[in-house]
Amino acid sequence: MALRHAVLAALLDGELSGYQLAKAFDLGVANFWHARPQQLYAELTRLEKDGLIAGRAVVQETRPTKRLFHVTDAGLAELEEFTAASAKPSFIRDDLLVKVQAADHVDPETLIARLAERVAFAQAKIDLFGTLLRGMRGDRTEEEFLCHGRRIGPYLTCLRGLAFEQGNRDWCERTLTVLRERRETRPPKGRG
Amino acid sequence: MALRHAVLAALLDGELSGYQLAKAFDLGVANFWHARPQQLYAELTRLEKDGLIAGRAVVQETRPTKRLFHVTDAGLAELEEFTAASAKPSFIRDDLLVKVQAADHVDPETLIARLAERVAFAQAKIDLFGTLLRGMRGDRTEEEFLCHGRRIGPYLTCLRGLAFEQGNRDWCERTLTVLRERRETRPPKGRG
DNA sequence: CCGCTCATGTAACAGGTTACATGATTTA
DNA sequence: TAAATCATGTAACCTGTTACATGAGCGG
Repeated sequence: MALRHAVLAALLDGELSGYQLAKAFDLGVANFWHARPQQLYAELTRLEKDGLIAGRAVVQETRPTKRLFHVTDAGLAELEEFTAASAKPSFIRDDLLVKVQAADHVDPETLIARLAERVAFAQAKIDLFGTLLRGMRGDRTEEEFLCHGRRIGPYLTCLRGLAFEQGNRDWCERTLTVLRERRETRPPKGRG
Repeated sequence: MALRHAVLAALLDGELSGYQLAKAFDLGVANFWHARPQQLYAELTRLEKDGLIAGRAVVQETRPTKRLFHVTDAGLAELEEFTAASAKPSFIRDDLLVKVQAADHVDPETLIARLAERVAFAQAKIDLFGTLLRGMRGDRTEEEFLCHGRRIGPYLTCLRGLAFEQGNRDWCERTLTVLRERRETRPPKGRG
């Protein structure tokens, strides 16, 4: 049950409502985990029941009342225990790679379209992560911030998210180049 | 249902038994998807029932009889259709990143141990992928192979797997450096 | 004789996705 | 008046993991 710990880690940055948490986990910002709002609301309920987080209701004038959650001491202990256990290796699981694996048997033009889509998506995330990183470090240099900053966890995971998307973009562009060059060298079946 | 298509894509490289497929998907070699043997046996049964793959029994002398599967025309059509649909974006979902997100609240020494483990794992996969790539391209250069090779799909996905693990290793090493430098600058609570 | 490889599964459970539901306010 | 944002969930379904089961040969 790792979503549990992902939620705890996210709540370390300050009190959040389910809605705010859902936005952070859902909308591309998910730099260390990804989850749907429904999962998060369910997990928050369970975490509170188990005493790992505590919530307080905040009544608002124009908006519905929301509940802000924070991690309890028991929650911190749970995180510490989780960190002590060795992490499972993470594997790639990507629709696009399945499609490229079949590259020699499917229409290259279709594949080229899919790769171009992914390049655009990756670039958008790269820009987003860049903005987030700049926001976190303020006017300090990265080196300065990582050495002396107070809260570097989110910055470090954001760096991984950035590198991941750069890897996606670069690989897609390389693959696009290869497919386009082959298109010129070896024309599609039925015409050559 | 994407495992379905991952299995189809894997079977394009030639006839495989459930056992061989399981090894390819399970033992770290999984450069474009990952699945447990139990999942694969179940999926093969379903794929055959739906006519997307066909199997033939091969009786062996010393070993139990095995079934070798290949993709049918219907299977190829299914893959073509799958490729035409736009791929879902892939997200990071990694225990280790959750732990690093909580870096400012857990014991740095524990975290350092986890990161070192991951570096070793990533390096092992990097070496493995390097060997696989060399095996696929033979004595040709990568450029030569990608331009004129007959089956480049597996090579391209392997390149992505390689880059992913290099990204893991580099990020872990960067993070290790940061944590170790901070250890010297800001001693742990309770001693300083 | 012990453990590994080949070869294939079943059953129970945990985790994740999709669809649906509600209801107020603000913005175009 | 249509759509987006705030705010929270339920129910059904699909996917993935863990544990267990079987049985033969091969290497140390």
